[in-house]
Amino acid sequence: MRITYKGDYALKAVLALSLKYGSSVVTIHDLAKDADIPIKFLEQVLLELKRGGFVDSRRGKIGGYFLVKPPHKIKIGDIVRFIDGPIEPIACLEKGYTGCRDIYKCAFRHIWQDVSSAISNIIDNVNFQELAAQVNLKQQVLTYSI
Amino acid sequence: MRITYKGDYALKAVLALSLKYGSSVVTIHDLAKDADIPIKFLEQVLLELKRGGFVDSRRGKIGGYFLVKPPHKIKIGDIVRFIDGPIEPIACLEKGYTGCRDIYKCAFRHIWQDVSSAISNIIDNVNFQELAAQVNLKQQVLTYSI
DNA sequence: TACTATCTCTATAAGATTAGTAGAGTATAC
DNA sequence: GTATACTCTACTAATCTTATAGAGATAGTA
Repeated sequence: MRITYKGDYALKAVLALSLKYGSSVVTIHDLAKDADIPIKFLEQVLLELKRGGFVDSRRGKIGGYFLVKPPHKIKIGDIVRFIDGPIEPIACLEKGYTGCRDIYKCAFRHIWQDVSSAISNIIDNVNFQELAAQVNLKQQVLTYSI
Repeated sequence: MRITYKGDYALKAVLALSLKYGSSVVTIHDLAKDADIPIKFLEQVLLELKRGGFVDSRRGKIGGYFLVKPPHKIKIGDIVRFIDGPIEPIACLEKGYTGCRDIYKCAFRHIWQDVSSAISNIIDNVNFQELAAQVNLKQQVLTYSI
């Protein structure tokens, strides 16, 4: 299990859209600029998120992207799994792995299952409303301190 | 962070050597056969483990590999980190990552640090003596049940 | 209608990583 | 001196990652 740049970009995009949820759409251009993401790459990521039912879009002059579901119903784990695949830290947890012929010797399997569970426990316990709230709080602190 | 086949093979090899620690050496041939690993690939893995100070070898007719340290002093995490690199589930934890220009917006970083810690807590809490004991126990149960 | 801003879709590609293969060389026991 | 086992370097096919390119579709508005 590894979060790729694609997954990283997807998380950042969903967070940015969470901050605008219910108020306005955001263009790919703005998303790319704010998060410093190559715009053509971000296009693909957003299309994928759209096909996954996480975001929707409006074309034309006042077009842009917006979240379909409220931020508190989207967990980090949802995005990570959708973009980067299931949480399997090692091949031996995947379907079709044949490397443990003698099941009595596969002493590692339950450890990787533990790792997998531990990761899920973390990334399935944070939603984008909480993240957005943190960002807003930090922005405030930043503003006051200036 | 992902355990590759190389890491998987290294763990299996170290476990096999743990079972023989203090009694005998094991040839690459036997290790490869027991764990169903391509022999030429395993050669490279063992040489790497040797350079890492985990195993040593003896050449010639009664040659083979053996553990340098006692199994209870080798943790799964030691082998994983040595073969597959540090526990970084995402690029943003690596040195030189520049994707979070605005640190106040990097809401994800501490989550990935939590994930990293959770993984370490698991793989640094199991040593090869424990694993070997489990294998021995299972072998016994298997023998009795036949 | 023409224009422009925006999203949509498919193709391509360079670079890195992974998993494995090949073969010649070196040391040791007998 | 010969068989056995480890040592070392190079090579390679396939896949994944991270983009880039460009033509097309849609919507608002002057």
